[in-house]
Amino acid sequence: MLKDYILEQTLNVIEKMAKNKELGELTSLEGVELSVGVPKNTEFGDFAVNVASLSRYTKMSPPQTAEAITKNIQLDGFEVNFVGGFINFKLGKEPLNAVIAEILKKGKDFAKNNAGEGKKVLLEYVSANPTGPFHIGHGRWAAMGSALANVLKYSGYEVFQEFYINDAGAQIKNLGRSLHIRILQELGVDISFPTDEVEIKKYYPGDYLIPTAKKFIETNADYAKKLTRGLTDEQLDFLSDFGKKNMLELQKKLLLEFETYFDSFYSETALHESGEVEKCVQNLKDKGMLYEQDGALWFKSSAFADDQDRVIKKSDGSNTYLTADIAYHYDKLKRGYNTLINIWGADHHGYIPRMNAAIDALGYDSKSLEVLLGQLVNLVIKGEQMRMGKRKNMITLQDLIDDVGVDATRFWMIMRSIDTALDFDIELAKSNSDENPVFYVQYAHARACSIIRNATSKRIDTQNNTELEPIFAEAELAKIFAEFKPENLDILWAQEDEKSKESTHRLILKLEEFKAIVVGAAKNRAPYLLCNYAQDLAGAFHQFYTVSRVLSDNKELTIARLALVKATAVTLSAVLSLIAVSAPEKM
RNA sequence: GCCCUGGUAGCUCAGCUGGAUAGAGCAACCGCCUUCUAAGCGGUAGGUCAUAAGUUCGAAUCUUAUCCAGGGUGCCA
Repeated sequence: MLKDYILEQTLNVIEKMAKNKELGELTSLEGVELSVGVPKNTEFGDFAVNVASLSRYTKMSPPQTAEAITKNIQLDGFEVNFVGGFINFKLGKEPLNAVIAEILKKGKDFAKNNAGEGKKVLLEYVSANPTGPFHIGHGRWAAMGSALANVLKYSGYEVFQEFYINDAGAQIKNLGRSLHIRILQELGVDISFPTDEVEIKKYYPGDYLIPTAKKFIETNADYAKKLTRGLTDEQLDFLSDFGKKNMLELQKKLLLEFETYFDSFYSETALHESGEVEKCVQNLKDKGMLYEQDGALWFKSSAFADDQDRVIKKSDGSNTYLTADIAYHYDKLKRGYNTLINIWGADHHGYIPRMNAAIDALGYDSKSLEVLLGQLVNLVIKGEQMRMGKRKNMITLQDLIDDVGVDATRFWMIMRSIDTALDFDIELAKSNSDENPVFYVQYAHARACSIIRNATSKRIDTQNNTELEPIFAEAELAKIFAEFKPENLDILWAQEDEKSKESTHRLILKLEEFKAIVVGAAKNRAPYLLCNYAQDLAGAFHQFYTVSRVLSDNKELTIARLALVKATAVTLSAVLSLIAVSAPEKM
């Protein structure tokens, strides 16, 4: 990365000067912390190192310090100067040309890096109850999680994506009870959901179980016919199980449609049945972390970072949700993952201290757990915020995708930092116009592809209305790209047009920045940075396009500019594939 | 009460490991298509960075307090 290179070179110079006592009272690099930034005003340069903080050590004024260092920096291909306490670096043609040559040579993977150093990451996200369709919040976790997984892999992490199926507990029985009513209704029985406020909480009265009921009747006709208003335990289990499997199937199907691919679906029930939960409880007990009170079994989580103790086994003898979740995380750790990343809704934030406590109590390091708390999604319809009713008449993720498409939904879900509540404006996301950032980015890619297509296609000369031969044969152009040399771009800097030169310079810098963006997105677990970058890059390209005619009679210039267009297309397609949004070649 | 997030242009948001004149998109207004995609580009206008104090040569950025919004808060998941 250019930034790293500049920092390294600058530090080298400072270290040498300090040793030779050429920089005031500075004698070593100890305590020196510098970073490379981008000047607000591009006239200063492309990159800048602020050395004002060194004044403390050098006992020289910031400009004096900057001047002294600048005099000793000699970087081939860079123009170095200082203004105030800043050392500014402007790139010459060599490093710029090298950027394009590298992208053409390496293709989509040019920004691949090893920032993750092969760290084993278990990324858990979505983890919904199999009791109904996904709501749009699940969509946010799915989009963000899958994008994060992609960028982590691209940055050298080893990522395992897991979906924890919350298929245990009272909710599953509620599902079975509700399915029972829907089946009877389908069979013509006059029965409805309870209207009592308390009773209704044991049911899912949404319409979505009607298709499930139909399917049950189709596949289990005899069983369905025997159902009466009363429900035996055995029947409830059977219906619950059917409903659960059916919902899970629908969820899995939708995840695939939504470009979200899990390596495994981990069942909470399986965790109970395998005895792992009990083993984990026993383990905690052996370590003296549990005690009894009020007929329940408590975990001394307050001995760690939690503010109070938590119930592990309820007074009725059953486990809490937390208990299974502790066992689940214990299992993740035992599987050898030392970085556990969870995406949780903000409503789960109270769980973090207790889970940390549990991990420490079990003898692991709670620092291995990273919880990304996602703020909620508000749906905006015609300018009005919609409250999400959880149980009835909600807008599901499927509805949203059917309405606005996978690409737009994903982009909008990923585009904002996970820390801010997202307003999802349906009308805006749907609009195929300049109000929509997805199309802005995709359009840039399509535009680039179109130019490359035209370079090898016949054209019509509108002045004489005659057909012109393609500028390049396809094989010829492929060969030019394959054997591309940095010098082929020299002509870009020899041209007269200042506007074009400037936009070219900016575009190349933006392309190079992709490497730093990818690392930043991975390290900060912030896929939204990819969306911001995609928009920036698209903007730089549109600008370049407007002032720089690519296909012309000047073959040398055409080749140089085509290389730039190609590199842009490659990079746009790379960033879009990381967020799993399609990069259309035509629009 | 306590805990977590947020408060930056009319709207949606970047910027937040302190640094040069606070940015983008949309909305408003003015321009640019006989030539590679105008789903584009250029320009104008728009801000007490919630408020106050503090730390610093320097604060949107760090600290503290207050206000506002959303979420959570002892055996739901």
